[in-house]
Amino acid sequence: MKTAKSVAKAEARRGSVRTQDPEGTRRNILEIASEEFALNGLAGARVDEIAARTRSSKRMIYYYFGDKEGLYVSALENAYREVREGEAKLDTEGMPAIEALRKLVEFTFDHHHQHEEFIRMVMIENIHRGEYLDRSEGVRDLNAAAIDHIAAIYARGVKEKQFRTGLDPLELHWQISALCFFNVSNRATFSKIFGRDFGATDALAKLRLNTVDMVLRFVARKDKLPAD
Amino acid sequence: MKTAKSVAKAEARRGSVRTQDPEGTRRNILEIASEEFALNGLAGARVDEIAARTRSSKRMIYYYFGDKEGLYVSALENAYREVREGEAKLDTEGMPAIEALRKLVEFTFDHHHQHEEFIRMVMIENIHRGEYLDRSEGVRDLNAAAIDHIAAIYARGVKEKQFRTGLDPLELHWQISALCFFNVSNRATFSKIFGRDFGATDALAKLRLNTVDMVLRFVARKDKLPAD
Amino acid sequence: MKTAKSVAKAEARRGSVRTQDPEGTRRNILEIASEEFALNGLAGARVDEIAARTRSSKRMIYYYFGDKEGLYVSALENAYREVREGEAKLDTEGMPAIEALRKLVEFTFDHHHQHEEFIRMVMIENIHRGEYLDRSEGVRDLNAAAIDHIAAIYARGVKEKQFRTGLDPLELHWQISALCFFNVSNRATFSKIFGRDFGATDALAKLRLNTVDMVLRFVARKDKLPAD
Amino acid sequence: MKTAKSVAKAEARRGSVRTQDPEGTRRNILEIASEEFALNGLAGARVDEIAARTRSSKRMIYYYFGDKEGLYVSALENAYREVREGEAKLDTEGMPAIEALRKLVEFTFDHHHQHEEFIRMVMIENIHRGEYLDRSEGVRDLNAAAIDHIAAIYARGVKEKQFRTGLDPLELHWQISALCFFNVSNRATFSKIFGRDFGATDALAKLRLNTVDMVLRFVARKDKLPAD
DNA sequence: TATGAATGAGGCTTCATTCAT
DNA sequence: AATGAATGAAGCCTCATTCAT
Repeated sequence: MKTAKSVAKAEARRGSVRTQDPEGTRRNILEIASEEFALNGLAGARVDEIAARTRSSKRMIYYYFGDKEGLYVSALENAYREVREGEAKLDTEGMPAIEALRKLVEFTFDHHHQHEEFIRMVMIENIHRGEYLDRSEGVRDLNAAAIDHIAAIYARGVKEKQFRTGLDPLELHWQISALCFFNVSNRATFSKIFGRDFGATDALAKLRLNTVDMVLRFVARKDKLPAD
Repeated sequence: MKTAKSVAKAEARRGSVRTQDPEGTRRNILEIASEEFALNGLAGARVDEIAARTRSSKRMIYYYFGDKEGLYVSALENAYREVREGEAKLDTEGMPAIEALRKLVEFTFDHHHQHEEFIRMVMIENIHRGEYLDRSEGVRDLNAAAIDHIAAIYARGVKEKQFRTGLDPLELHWQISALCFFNVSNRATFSKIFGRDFGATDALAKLRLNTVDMVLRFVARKDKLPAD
Repeated sequence: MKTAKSVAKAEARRGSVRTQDPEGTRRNILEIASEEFALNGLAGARVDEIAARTRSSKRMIYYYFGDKEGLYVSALENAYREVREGEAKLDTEGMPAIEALRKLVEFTFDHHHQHEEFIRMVMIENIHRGEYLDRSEGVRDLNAAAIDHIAAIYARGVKEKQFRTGLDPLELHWQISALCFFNVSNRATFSKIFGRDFGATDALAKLRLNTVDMVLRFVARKDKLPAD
Repeated sequence: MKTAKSVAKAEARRGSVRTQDPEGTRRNILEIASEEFALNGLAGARVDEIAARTRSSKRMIYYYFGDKEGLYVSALENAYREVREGEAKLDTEGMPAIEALRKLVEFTFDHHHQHEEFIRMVMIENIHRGEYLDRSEGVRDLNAAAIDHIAAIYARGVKEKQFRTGLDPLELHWQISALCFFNVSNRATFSKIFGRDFGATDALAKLRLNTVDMVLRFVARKDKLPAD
């Protein structure tokens, strides 16, 4: 029986968080775990450390997620979901294609820059050759929308005679991703080796301009290009 | 007396290596370790596993490299050195700037594709925020040559009136790197999520063309661009 | 349901201890560890050996004590605590000062002789220059009582005109300690080198008399000394 | 053939010490080893560390001393020998017995204070219950002289009617040792626990006086004692 | 639903010592 | 007389996981 008394006692035990809140407990574990995995990788993260930072206990991790790998898969899904939800907010409908593409690239650039944790999860998962993505249902179709989006913009641009024909939306998406991802993923080694930190404000702004420029120049019809 | 027989006996004991061969022992350990770290990361690699695949013993790892991290740093240095040595073989002197740049991008694209192990080491090191690169002397100036190379090509292109003015060689290098690196680094997740494997022969060839194209279009003066 | 049978089975598995008994587990480890450290020193003691003699496992040592040094610090504290508790039982109130002092010296002499394990721990800690004592809170004030005790006796002796004035209780304590400690600490080398074992019953008894005598003669007023 | 050239080359290799100097090599190893054992104990000392600080190599340690324990035994013998040689320089012949005894105690007190390394070796050997002393021939009779010395003084004091009769020279030696040894051996723990460092100049001087006083009062005939 | 106690396997590292030259 | 390379055994510690309550 869950009396008011027993609940109060439980609360007194730790912080000011309701016990007996399954969904809250689960979310709390997942958030901490996401941080730890992004920080340290799958092998590098410590179940003990995750549990310690959690409002509940190690036992709960196993209760909810089965084992460490299960927790990692959930954290991975979570990362993709959060980012996808963010991306869904971008709306370019009604814009001229060039503006829409510019906005898309800028958004991607900024979004990746702001979500380093996500970038790191993707890197980590690639180190594992995507084997945990395989175990996850649903992550796959999360990103179909992204392709639809860029495909629509591209089609519009072609129709508007702004864009060259014959390009592949998926490849376009790939190129934009590459340019926007790399800056976050390889910031550490690149800045150490070449002595310029493309994450610093000024360098970042300049890079952002050139990234947009590169994509637009690649897509644009020659006659639509600005004079040099 | 070192008879042919005694040597043979010694070799028979383990692999086919002289028992006293410091440089050989060191190299052998380093090679195995490089593989294991690239495969599993710093935390994921196992000293025991490395030792087992080695011609010598776990003890020798510590004899030559101090500890696991020391071994990792050496493997990291080794990866950069090997790649740098490969890159040094590229010669574009005397070519027209456009051809030189094209060749440089193609080379980078192919080179990264062929050296997945190196790409993985760089990813892993970025996961560690480059902290082990900090401990390594000499890696930093390894890559200065790369910048010199592209700077020379770009200057030539400007002089030949093929390239736009005002671009930054380091940023150019960055963009080429991004486009060529991403394809290897993110192949696993990208292919799983979007259902196309850019490492497969056909897709790769097409991507290669577009990668070169993207860089050239970005750099080229408008009047030098091909008709759409 | 906790039947008598299931309990018996659990106990049968290892030693005769309940499986979940934190305090018991901790104590058991500490007792074994104290023996091993006293026997072999910090560097000489083996965690494996301690664990093997324990009712639980090596893992639990780290669970409760962090590491080998943490265990050593606890063993050290434990040694001091046990001895202090023994000393607290000595009661000299109401006795004439001379008798009180005699009893105190005798008690210290006997007590040290009976607690060789403690003596060894103190020796070992001195070999380590007391660095682990530094890490331990609470050990310091354990022994304040000892000084209070002897200070009280000395003050009484002076008031009774039995003792000389101008002596320092802490120094007195120091001298008594020296005389009583050395016999246990240096018994091995002394007996081997000089051929007499002051730990043997007869020699010990004689030494005890002379130790008391030495202290009393040092403290006593000349007119209170016995004739030669 | 040992040409001047080859010797020069050898010297160039390390420091400015003659190679091919067996006795020098042996002494050098022994000195370093003595320091390390006194510092860290038998189990705590590291053969590698000793070798590294040596002018020669690890192999030489085994060449000259057999194994680590052999080296330790030699270091122990060495410690006793050095101290004995120092003590032999004390000359009290011709002095009045009281002065002779005072000088002996003062000398012992100072000598122990100045030879902490020796004290530590003795402590360490006692931790090992003197088992290595057993293996050492010759250490035993080293200290016979010390007993002879104090026995002579005591006999003289009795003859001069300064000292009480019936005392045992060996016990006397034991008591002096205890008082002088403890101050060095237990300095660390004692000062940490009681807050006074008897190794500090002022406290040391006062303790020295009282140590002498304690011995003299113990030995002296009542009628020879000073007034309180 | 939740917890602190407990675990075995395996991780990294260090030791004293010996080998080949 | 001397060395750097090599070794196996054993050291300490940490991991993900499960048990008893």
